[in-house]
Amino acid sequence: MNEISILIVEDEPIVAEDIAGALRRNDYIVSAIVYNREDALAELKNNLPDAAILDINLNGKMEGIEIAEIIACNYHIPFLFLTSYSDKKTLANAKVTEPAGYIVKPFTEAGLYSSIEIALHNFAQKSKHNFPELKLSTINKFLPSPVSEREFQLLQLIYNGCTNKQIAAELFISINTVKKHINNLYLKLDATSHSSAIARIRQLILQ
Amino acid sequence: MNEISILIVEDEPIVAEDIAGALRRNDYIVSAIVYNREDALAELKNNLPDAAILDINLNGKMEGIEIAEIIACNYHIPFLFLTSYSDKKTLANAKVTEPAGYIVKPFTEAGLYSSIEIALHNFAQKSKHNFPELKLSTINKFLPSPVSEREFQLLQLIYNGCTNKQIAAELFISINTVKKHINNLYLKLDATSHSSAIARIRQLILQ
DNA sequence: TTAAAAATCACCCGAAAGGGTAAATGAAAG
DNA sequence: CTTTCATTTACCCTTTCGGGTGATTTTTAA
Repeated sequence: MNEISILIVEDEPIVAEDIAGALRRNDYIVSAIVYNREDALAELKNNLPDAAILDINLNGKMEGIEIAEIIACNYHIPFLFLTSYSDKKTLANAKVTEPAGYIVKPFTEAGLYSSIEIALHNFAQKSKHNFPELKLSTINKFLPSPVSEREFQLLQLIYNGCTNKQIAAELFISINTVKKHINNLYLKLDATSHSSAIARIRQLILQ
Repeated sequence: MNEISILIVEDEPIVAEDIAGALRRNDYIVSAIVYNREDALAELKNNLPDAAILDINLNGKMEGIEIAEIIACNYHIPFLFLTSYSDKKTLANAKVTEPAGYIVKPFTEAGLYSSIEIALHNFAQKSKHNFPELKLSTINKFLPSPVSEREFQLLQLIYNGCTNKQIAAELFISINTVKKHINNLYLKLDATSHSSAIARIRQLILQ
């Protein structure tokens, strides 16, 4: 049911198998277990998993962080660092890659599971914080002349890339009316085009 | 130097003066001290402060939360709740108004100061998480055919509401070249206009 | 060195959008 | 009851944009 595949990058086979077992018992699919950087990169390229668990310390080097950077730049999947509590120095370097979560050694199966669940959830939610829905009340906080509800309807359609003709069809009004409303919007927003209206909204909210 | 004005809404004069003194010693301006809901609303209307400190419990009622809701809907300023640790029931109601921070009674001057500084900082940063800057690497993660760096330059200008003519002037190229690049962008983004390209980017990143 | 890819510019055409004025309707508020 | 105000539509005209083809130059990679 779950069908979520996870790549394990861990140089200690015992720990790797420990994680793999725990994952399988919780309905995850272990897409692969690899022991070094090269194999990890090959696996990402040829068989991209839904998530990755990276031991920071691989064979005495901080290769885990390098892999994280590559994932962050090239793939859109969450990754968790596997680290020990004492390892505070490297943690600072790990943080900047913005991992979806951490698994702290020694870990329990319940702890591992909840770490992954939280990480997956956070990663899924993360992008939704960006590009928020438009809210009339928020927009009007920044405008001297408030946008009416009807105008806001039009604005939302503009925001979603509709043409004037599409807006007219969507709202069952003539294209002339659409133009009129949009013209009023432009006056209030100090805009001159669909795209500049969108940019203006962003600019207003970010101030 | 600071020049940040803060409204205090607190029904106990001793506590209010306590806060006011601490604020002034840390270079804040106390815009007013009010003891009830009505005076708070009047103050917001006539002399909007840069931030507000709201005691949740005013004269035995939860008027602080009502004031918070009004601020959240009508003004673009951060507010902090003044509450006691034991007051866990009302805290649930307070949370939904998304305050910039909390000040827990009894408080120290250092604690008050850091609470406010953190709250102001968070509030200032908050909107910047919304509508993030476009990143070529992020966009290309979602596209079958990657956008070139030059095309990305054009895309950023579209994103900021520029017309083709403005883009041409900005990049010192002819409007014909602008059109050519944008046409290629449309093919890659599956878009048909400036605004639909912007919407498509948002849609891609939010998936 | 040569081939492929990216960037540049031109021209044409039809569709879409922007700017302005004028006016009818209907609902809400005084 | 009248006076706003939002919504609706029409018509005009100009500018801009989208779509297509073709060609030159520059850069990159093989």
